[in-house]
Amino acid sequence: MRYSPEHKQETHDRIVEKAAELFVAKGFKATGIKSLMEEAGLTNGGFYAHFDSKDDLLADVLEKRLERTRDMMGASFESEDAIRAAEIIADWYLSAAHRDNPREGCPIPTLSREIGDAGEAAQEAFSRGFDRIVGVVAAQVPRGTDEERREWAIGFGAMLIGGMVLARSVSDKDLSNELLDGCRAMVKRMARNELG
Amino acid sequence: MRYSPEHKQETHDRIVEKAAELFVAKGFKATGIKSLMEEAGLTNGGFYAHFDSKDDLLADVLEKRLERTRDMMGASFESEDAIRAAEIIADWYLSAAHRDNPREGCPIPTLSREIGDAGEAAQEAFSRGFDRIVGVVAAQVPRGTDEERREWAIGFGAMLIGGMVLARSVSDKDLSNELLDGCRAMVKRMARNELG
DNA sequence: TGTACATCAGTGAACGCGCGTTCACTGATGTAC
DNA sequence: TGTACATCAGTGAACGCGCGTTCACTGATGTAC
Repeated sequence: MRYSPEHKQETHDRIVEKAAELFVAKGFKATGIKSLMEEAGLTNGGFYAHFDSKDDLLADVLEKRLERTRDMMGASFESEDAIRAAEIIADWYLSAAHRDNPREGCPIPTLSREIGDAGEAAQEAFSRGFDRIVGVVAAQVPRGTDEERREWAIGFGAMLIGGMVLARSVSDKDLSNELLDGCRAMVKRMARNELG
Repeated sequence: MRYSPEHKQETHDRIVEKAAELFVAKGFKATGIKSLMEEAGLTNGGFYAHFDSKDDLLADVLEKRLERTRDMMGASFESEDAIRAAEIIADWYLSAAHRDNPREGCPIPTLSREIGDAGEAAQEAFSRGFDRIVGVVAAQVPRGTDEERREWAIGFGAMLIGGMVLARSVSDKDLSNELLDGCRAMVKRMARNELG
């Protein structure tokens, strides 16, 4: 081996991380391979030594970033009681910071729309990653059948994602802030009603 | 006048209607002007006799389709009591038919992500159109300050939109159906709790 | 220790393609006389 | 009524551009001897 065994893997990981930032900030189609590789300190042609296609990379990005969202939620639930943890998650997810800096945040509001047009691997990574998030949240619901607990978790997720999608879409900043505040309040009400 | 006074307006309206169907079904960037004009029975070059740019058309599409969503909601609230109307709206919005035939449906789940990159006119059409929908729903909340009533309306909208965005994104059909069912149930619970 | 070599991560020009937009033109139409 | 004309909605080829992908290549590196 001419390069250290970790060399290629490190480059690979760096591309995935930069791709995650750009895809989540600007969207999948809107991010060109040339600009992505430049951010990773490489040139466009080298991309195909690491990935079969741009779609292939999207699957890696989704898996990595959905895991991050899930870990953030899991960590909250482990360190606080369920109601308080749900409030912390809502405050983080529906914050102005998360709205204005999508780059480091959850991939769902930005990328969900483009997944239907992407390859099978990306679609499966999304379904699986989202399903796991539902599982983590559902485990915190104290009452009801498995189905009912997942129902609550789905409503929780839909409100967070719907709120963020809308807050990022409206150009009127006052309305955007009102959307974040409103959804935060509604999610917390849901938590108090069902997680106590 | 060589053509009847309505001739150009009819063509204009036909382009907007076909554009609405294609944009809402496939997305704004993903719809080419050539294919759009073909659906309207014309050729690509004629587009610019009707619109300044593709962005300009998006504003028209958003205004028209957001009005349709608002009218559907308004009509439900006029013909039923608030709880029953909210249930009808949820059953329509979060139906498998709406998921599988976006073409005729609400523009928000498909187009919201692309509005930030679009022109000012489109952004304003979206903000204004969404704000009006919030107003229609908020008027049905029987208790609380104006702010609190809008808060409920925002949560209602976020759950519908988040649920549809997610249901359209996951490739696993069982999970997608579970998402629709779950969000429908949660929205109806919200309606019974607050609209009674 | 020093030199020739094999490897392969990364380079960057080139490819075909589809896009939004422009523009010189066409031809169906209503008007003028 | 019939003919020449002016209008302008619509045509379709062409434009420059950025995209994802390919490929012949380079050059830094570790290995062999």
